[in-house]
Amino acid sequence: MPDSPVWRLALPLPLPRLFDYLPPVGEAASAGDIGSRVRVPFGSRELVGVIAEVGPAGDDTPQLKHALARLDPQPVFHGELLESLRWLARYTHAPLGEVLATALPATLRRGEALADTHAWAWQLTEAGRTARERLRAGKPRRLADRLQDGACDEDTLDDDLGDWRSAARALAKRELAERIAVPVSTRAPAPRPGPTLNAEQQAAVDAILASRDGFAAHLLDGVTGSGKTEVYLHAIADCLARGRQALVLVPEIGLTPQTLARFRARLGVPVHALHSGLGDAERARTWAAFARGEARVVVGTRSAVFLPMPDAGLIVIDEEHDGSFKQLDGIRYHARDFALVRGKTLGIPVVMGSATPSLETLRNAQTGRYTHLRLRERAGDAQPPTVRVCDVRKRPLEAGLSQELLDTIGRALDADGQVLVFKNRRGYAPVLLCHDCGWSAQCQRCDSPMTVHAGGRRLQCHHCGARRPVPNACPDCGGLALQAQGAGTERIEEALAARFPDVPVLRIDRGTTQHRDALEQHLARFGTQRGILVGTQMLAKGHDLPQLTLVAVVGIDEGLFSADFRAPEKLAQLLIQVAGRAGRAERRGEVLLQTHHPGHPLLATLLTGGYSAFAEEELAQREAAGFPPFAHLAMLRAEAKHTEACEGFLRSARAIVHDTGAALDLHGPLPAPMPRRAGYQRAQLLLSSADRRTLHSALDAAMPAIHALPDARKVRWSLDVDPVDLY
DNA sequence: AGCACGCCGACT
DNA sequence: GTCGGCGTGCTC
Repeated sequence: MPDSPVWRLALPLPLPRLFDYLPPVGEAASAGDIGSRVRVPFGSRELVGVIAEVGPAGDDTPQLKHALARLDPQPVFHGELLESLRWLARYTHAPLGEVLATALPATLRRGEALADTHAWAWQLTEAGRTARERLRAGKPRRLADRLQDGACDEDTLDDDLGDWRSAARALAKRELAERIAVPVSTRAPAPRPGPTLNAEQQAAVDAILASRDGFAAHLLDGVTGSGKTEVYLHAIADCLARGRQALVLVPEIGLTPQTLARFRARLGVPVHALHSGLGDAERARTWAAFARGEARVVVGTRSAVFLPMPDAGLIVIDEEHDGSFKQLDGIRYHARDFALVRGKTLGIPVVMGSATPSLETLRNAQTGRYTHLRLRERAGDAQPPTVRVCDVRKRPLEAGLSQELLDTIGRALDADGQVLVFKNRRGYAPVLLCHDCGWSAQCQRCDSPMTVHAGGRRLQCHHCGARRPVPNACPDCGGLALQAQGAGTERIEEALAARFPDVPVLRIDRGTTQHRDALEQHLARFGTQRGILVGTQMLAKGHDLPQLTLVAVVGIDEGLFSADFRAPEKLAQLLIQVAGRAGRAERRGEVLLQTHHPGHPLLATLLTGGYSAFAEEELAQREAAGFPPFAHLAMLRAEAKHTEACEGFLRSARAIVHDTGAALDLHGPLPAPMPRRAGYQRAQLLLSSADRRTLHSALDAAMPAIHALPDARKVRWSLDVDPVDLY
């Protein structure tokens, strides 16, 4: 057989090439196989790969192996999704096989069959319908009567008839009834009306609907409480009414039972959730149901962006600016950006909502690539909170809290309000210091101090998870003057509980809230009584806290002076998000910012002009400094036991990139900001260009050689296109 | 990435 | 004398 076509497979390996295989003995390869999974022998093991190409074997390839089995009757990847994923592989400069593997649910990655999504139902046969009236009274007759008006699914039969299965078998044996597979959900949408939209909301909905026949990107820019979700719901309802599917992406902590319940109640179709808390089987079922067009709405976190959408109508990205849309390991994709690519390929609108849009997105709105839909009014009569800066220079602090702040908390509690104290640091104290000799507790495996936990009894490293007890005496000088320096949420909780003994103090951070539903339960128990919540980022959004009248923000000063060029943006977003929690309909909220830098321009701008004024200034600074979104970045990172290996690899990589002749700015190799982590030395090389194509064509040219570098095998390395933090 | 093959230290 | 350390080479 000369020239019979072979399969070119994308295998889940960090190798930037495809591997050729012959189809299983007796089968033929055809172009229709592209996107199907196959099981193949690979060295001494077996892998599941995806057919990426079909064509003649390369001339210089050795004797090809036969694939062991074709795993899909129909390709799992085809059309738009496959096209978009190929784009993603090119854009991230990652091997296609790894991209396809991350896009698949675990069961499919392992080679299992596409999950069953149908339910079983029973119906009368033609013979059964005519014979029904002649049946004797009894269970078969009752079942036949029940089926007279049409098929009935087994769950309903369970509910209606109790034990009906033997009767069904009896009818089936005489060919009077038959068991049929029915789709999980074929229910037509029955949306329930929501509140009337205000003029701005209506205008936003109109703009989205007007664009529904093709690709369009909309930035829905609305303050907390302005009713963005209502706009989504109207757009989704329209999408469903047209027989299309809708995909809603939410941040990791945004996918709460409350959110789902709201969607379910309003849309009148099953709403499927997809998040990391689900088991493999459940994820696989949702994936399959959406792929078959049975599921119509999915609300999911980052990885839901890989769902096949055969009847795509709309993609919504809520809290567009949220950092959790960027994957930080493996294939480092950005779900928001990939969703836009998919929307474009699918020819459907994409709606991005935020009260604090990312500067990238704002810039795209300014240049007209996205429409800019604004919601300026808070829905209902809610008023924006009053914001006050509390200058703590030269003031005594108790667990990092000033007297003014404590007094304000006291007043809010006296008025029966709830108080949120926000501190972006968990644990008891960030540092353990010897007052005699200056020793501080460092992690043995990281270049980072250990955080004091458990009320001052334990040390913990937030980077590698190492734990050990707090020593009795200073390991260096033997002195007994060890002191916990600074304050984290734990210590603040302790101090507040001592100061306000008659109200509950609840701490919410990753330490108290390991499980997905723990936050729910904690807040539910806390209820609406007067009391104090102490917490980190986790409390910045989601979860209505209607009784919250005061938000106190402590410890923002580090964020004001961080080296990370994105720190101001992140801090501004955080402050606005946290502040947005204060006050709802009937009570005006109050926000108190405690700082040593009351005159800092970021605070000044934010206070006088709000987020948009801040964003305006920050964009100007980014432009002047040549940072994103006015430049495009890629970060090459390396880690190894010894820093020489990292720097050797990165130096060679730098030379390769340099030799492409591309006009790039290269920074590095430099040690990572925290050079040692979990016992590994880390270094990085930053590539940047004002022109995206320049950056990418340089990477296209350089990556094969970088992969082939001898040093590449001595280090763990990765390329991060559009890195979010440079660390 | 895995996994095999291949040459140098402390042990049943 | 062997078990096993991880260096390097390959996988259609």
